[in-house]
Amino acid sequence: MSADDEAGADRGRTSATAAVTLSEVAAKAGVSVSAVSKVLRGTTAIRVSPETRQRILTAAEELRYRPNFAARALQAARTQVLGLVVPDLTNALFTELMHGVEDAAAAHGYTVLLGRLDTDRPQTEVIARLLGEGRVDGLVLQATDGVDPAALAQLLDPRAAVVLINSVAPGRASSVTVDDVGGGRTATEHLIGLGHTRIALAGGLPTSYTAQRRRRGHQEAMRAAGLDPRADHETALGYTAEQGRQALRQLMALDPRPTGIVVANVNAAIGLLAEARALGIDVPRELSVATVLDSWTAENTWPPLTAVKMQFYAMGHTAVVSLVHRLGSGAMTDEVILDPAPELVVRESTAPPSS
Amino acid sequence: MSADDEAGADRGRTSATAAVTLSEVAAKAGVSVSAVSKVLRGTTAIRVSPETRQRILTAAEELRYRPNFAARALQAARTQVLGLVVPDLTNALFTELMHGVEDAAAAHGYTVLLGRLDTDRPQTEVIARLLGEGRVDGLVLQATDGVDPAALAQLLDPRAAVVLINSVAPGRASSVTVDDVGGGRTATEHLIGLGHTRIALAGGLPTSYTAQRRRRGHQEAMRAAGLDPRADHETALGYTAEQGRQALRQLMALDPRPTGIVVANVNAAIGLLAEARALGIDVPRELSVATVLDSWTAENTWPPLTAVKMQFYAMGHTAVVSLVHRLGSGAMTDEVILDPAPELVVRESTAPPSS
DNA sequence: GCGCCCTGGTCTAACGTTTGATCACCGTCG
DNA sequence: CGACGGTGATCAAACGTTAGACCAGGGCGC
Repeated sequence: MSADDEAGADRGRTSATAAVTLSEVAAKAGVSVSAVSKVLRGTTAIRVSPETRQRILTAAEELRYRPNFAARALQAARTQVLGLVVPDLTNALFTELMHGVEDAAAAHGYTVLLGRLDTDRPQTEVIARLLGEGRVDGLVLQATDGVDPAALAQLLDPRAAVVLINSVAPGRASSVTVDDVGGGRTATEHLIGLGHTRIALAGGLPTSYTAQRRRRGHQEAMRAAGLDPRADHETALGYTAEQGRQALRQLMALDPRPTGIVVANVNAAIGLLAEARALGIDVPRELSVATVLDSWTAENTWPPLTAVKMQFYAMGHTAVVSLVHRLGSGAMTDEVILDPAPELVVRESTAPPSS
Repeated sequence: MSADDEAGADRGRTSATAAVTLSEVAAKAGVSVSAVSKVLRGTTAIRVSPETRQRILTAAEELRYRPNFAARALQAARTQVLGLVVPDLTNALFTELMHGVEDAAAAHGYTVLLGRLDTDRPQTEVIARLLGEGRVDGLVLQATDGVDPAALAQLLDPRAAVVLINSVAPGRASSVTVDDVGGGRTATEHLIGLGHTRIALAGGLPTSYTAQRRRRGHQEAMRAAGLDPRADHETALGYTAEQGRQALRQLMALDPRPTGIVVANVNAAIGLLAEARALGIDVPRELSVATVLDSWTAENTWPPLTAVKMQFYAMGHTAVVSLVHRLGSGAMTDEVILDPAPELVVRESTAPPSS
C-alpha cells in the first residue's frame, strides 16, 4: 500500500446537465425554431435577413448549442455513423486499418463507431444490434478467424449495408481484401532468392480466408521455383504468439529441418522467434524467418523481423468508400487491394542458408 | 499482381432496408402501439391478457422487430451508452482495460462506444461531440500523455459525467488510477533485492501523471534501501519503443554504467531491450531490465521481460462503476486501485549484477 | 339498483429536429 | 385600384418510442 493514495473522497454533486435545444436558441434570438434550424443547418434557399441570421448565430454561440444526435438521427432516419467491427482491437496492425477507415469516413461526412467482436457472443448479435437498431448506417466488418466463411455468409442479410474486410461472402456482402496471395508469395520468394530450398509455412487456421490465400501465394512461389510444397512442411495452427511457438516446435521436429520459415502473421512470428531463442536455435544463421504483415513490434524483436507490409490503410479506406457507395447506389462489390503491392521490408531475421 | 484476383465486380442493388416499427407489429397483432411497447418493454403493471401478450410477442418475433435506437434515446433523453476514449487503441494493455469496462457496463445495462483520441484534434472537440450531442451518457477518458493536466482540467466541464483514468482533475472530473507508485516501487525493489545498486529509471514524459507517480515509487524504493536516486540516472523521454531505445543509449553513456534499469512502460522496455541487443549488451548478464506494465508482448521478447502487472481490468471496471454511480447520484470521486496490488512477474531479463 | 373497483386495453402528448406548406406584408404592374 | 410576386419569416407534421391519463365493460358489495 502506498502512503500517498487515498480513495473514495466524495467531492460534489452534478446538476443534470440540461442540454441546450433549438427552442432555447430560438427564444433567445426572438425567432421561431425552424428559422434557427435552417440558419444553423445552412439550408440552401435560406431566405433570412442578415440581421436575423446574425442574431441566431450569436444566440447559438452564447448558449453553446449542440444539435441532439438522437433527434437528428430519428428525423433523418440515418445516423451518419459507420461501424468498424473487428475481432481484436489491440492488434498493432489495426492502427493502420483504422486510420484508413477514419480518413475516408471523415471525407464523406461520417463518424466511426468502433466495435469489438466477442468470441463468445454470436457475431449476428453484434450486427443486429448495430444495424438493426439503427445505431449505424453501415458496417465494415472483419469476421473472427475461427468462423466458417460459409456460416458467416449464411447469417448476413444481403439487404444490410455491410462490407467485409479480409474475407468474402459472394452475393451477401461487399468485400475488400488485401493481396494475401501476393504477400505469401513475396515472403516466400525472398527466402528462395536467398538460396533456401527447405522452406516451411507456419500458417493460419484452415477456415481463415487470409490464411488460405497466403498459403496459396506461398505454394505458387514454391512451385514457380521448382520446389515442392510438402504437406509436412506446413502447419495451420493460427495467428497468435503461442500458436507460432507451437508451429516452430512442430517444424523443428522434422529431419532434415527446414532452413527457412514463412509465417502467415506477425504476432505468430514474434512467438515463433521467441521460441527459437528458447530452443537455442540461432536466427538467422540456422533458420531464416520471414513474416507476412509488418508492424512496429516487428522491428523490436531480436533479430528484427523481415516482414511483408500489407496495405491495411488502403484496405480501410477502400472499404469505407465502397460502403458509402453502397449506401448511395446499393451496389455490391468485391475488391482486392493490388496497388500498391505488398512491400518486402528486409531486416535481420533472414539470411542465406548456412549449410 | 496475382492472377486469381479480380476487382470491382458489381453484383446487385439493395432495396433500402425498411426497418420494422412498433406500429407494424401493432397492426399485425391487432392491438395499439402502446400495448406492444408495454409488452415488449416488460413494463411493470402490465395489465394485458395472456393471449394478447402472446399475439404481440409472436408478431414481433415474426417481423423481427428491433427497437429504434434513436427514437428510444430521444424519448428517454439518454442512450444507455458509455464512451471509452483513449489515445491509443492498439496497445496490448488496452485489452484488459476494455474488458473491465465492458463487463461492468454490461452489468449495468450499458453498451460501450470506443473512441480514439486524435493527437492533432483537440480533446475538447471529442468530448463535446460525444457528450454534447448526446451520443453517450458518460465518458471514461484517458487523456493523451503529452497534455498538461492543468490544461486538461481547464477544459473539462464539471457538470459533465466524465471519469478520467490514469490521470486526475480534482473538482472537475472523477478519476480512477492504478497504483503507479506501487508499480514503480515493486519493479525497483526487485532489482534492489537482486543486489543492484546502480539502478536507472527510463521514465515517461514529465507531464504524464502515471510517469510522475511511477517515478515517485522508484525514488521511494531507492531511498528506502539507502540508495540515492541520481538525476543523471533518470530519463523522461516517453512510452514508445523508439523513446525506450533513446533512453538506453543515454543511460549506457554513463560511466560507470547502471547495472539495472526500471522502465516505466512495457512498449518502451521492448524498444530498450532491442536496442541493447543491437549495441551488443547482454541482458541480463550485463544489464537487468524490469518494466512496469505487463502484456503478451513482454513474454515474447528475448529474453522475456520481467514485468510488474498493473490492474487494468480493475481500473476499467471501477471506472464504469464510478461513472454509473455519478450518473445516478452525481457524486464525484477519486479512486486508486490498491487491491489487488501490482504483481511482479519474474522472467529472464533480470538477474544479480555480475560485477 | 347504484356506485365502485378491477381488468384490459387505447389515446395522447412529448422528446428535439427537419422540412414542405403557409402566411403576412409590401412594392409593383396592368 | 386590385391582382401578383417576392421576401422573410412561422406553422405543422413527421420520425419511433414511451408513459401517464383515460375509458369501456363487467363483477360485486351494500
